[in-house]
Amino acid sequence: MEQTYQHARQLVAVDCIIFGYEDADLKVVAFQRKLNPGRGAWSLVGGWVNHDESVEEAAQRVLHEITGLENIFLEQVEVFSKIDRDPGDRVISVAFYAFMRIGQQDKKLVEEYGAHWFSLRELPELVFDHQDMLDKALDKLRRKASYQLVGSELLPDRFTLLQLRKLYEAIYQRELDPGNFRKKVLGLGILRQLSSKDMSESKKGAYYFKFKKAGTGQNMERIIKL
Amino acid sequence: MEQTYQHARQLVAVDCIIFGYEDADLKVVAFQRKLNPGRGAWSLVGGWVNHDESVEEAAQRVLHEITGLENIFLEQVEVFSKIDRDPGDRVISVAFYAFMRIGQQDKKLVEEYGAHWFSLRELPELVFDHQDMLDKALDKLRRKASYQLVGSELLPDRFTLLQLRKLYEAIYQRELDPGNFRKKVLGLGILRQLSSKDMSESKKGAYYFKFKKAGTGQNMERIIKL
DNA sequence: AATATAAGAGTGTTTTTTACTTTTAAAAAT
DNA sequence: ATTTTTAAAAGTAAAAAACACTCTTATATT
Repeated sequence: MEQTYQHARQLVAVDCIIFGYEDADLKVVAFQRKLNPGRGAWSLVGGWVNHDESVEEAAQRVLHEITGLENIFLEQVEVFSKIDRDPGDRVISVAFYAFMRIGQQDKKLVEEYGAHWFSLRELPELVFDHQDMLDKALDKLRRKASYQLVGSELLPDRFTLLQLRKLYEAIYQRELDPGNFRKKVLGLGILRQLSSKDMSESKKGAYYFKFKKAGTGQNMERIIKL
Repeated sequence: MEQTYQHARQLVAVDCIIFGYEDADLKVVAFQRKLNPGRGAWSLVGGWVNHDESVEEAAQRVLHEITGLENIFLEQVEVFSKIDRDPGDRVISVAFYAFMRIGQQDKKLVEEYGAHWFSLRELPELVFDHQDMLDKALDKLRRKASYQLVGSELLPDRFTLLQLRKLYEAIYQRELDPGNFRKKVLGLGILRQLSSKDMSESKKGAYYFKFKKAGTGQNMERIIKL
């Protein structure tokens, strides 16, 4: 069953826009390229696609190699394939965005690979077409988050509605009304309220919430209007 | 600048879900595969990606080769890359959906290539993962059409609001209120009313409309609620 | 015990969506 | 020539969603 087809073969890569959330700000991982062309330039995390893996598996592998984490949340963005997008060779790249908590789990990424978390506004110039990838990824994330509640992979295991709202404000770069956000989000019925409270932000204390186990609900209701 | 990177290379293909519109029904092109594996099975239109073209260019080329048309409306759906998706070899395929008017322009496609237009409901079983591709394409089309008015590439050059509404009804497989549809669509301000009328559907006659030149408006307003 | 804070609940207005009804233009039938 | 018929086109009214606020509450801090 091998080599049935005779045709030119291509280098295929994956590039990951790794989103994180810290200090009420959406952040992205970039690191300085080790090889030429573009050595030293800021780059997204990427790697080659092997014969024995799908592009999703390749992305998971690449992320595993540099973080040690498994089963990272991933979403395909799109294929970037202009013939001269990488001056080194003709490389077809599939872009993904990923969610990762900033903190312990990304240690390897940060310490061994010299990766940096950049806030969206203070991002340096990126190599090749990586800025395009990021723009498209943000677009896609915003669209997704507008009709599905996202955040379980970015926020701590339990979180307050303030934290969730701040995350949404970071994603959309605009303020959201606390009362209306609460009403909307709780109305979806996909959060479970815990009995414990976070007392750090107010005197009254805000209840912690958790996402009900994944795959529940998410019935295409609109969360915010774009 | 060539061969800078040493890594396994992959067969990369494009597969196109070609949508057409006829008899108030959304249709799709399928044809019977010429080669093994899967010879004789119904398949989407596809082809290989060459070294000197992007995946978009490859899709345009493939569509040009079998229809003679140029500048076909194309939208990337996603990458399908399960290692065993094609039993002949490991093939990474980028799926696109395309819009094409049913009639003259697809003659070559139909006559030389033995392609068939199938209504969505009477589609035969498709080879490999082509049904998945179609499902994802429909999903993406529906989402797009919900906040951007689509159809200029599917409808005749000038069309009535009835025709446009019927197209939307075909896309969403549900009825839409005529008055509300008209109000919404005209409110977008991207259609230009002509002075001529179509008299075939009613005694009163329905004005023809045209899309204002492409790229106008399309300001993310919601057209229909999913 | 009083104060201050943000959580949490509530309220009224505006906008959008949805479901209908009425009027209109013009061909076809009487 | 008038009436009938058809779907277009315009209009209306109720329901739902989105939005902009205010008020009350729990509790750490003063």
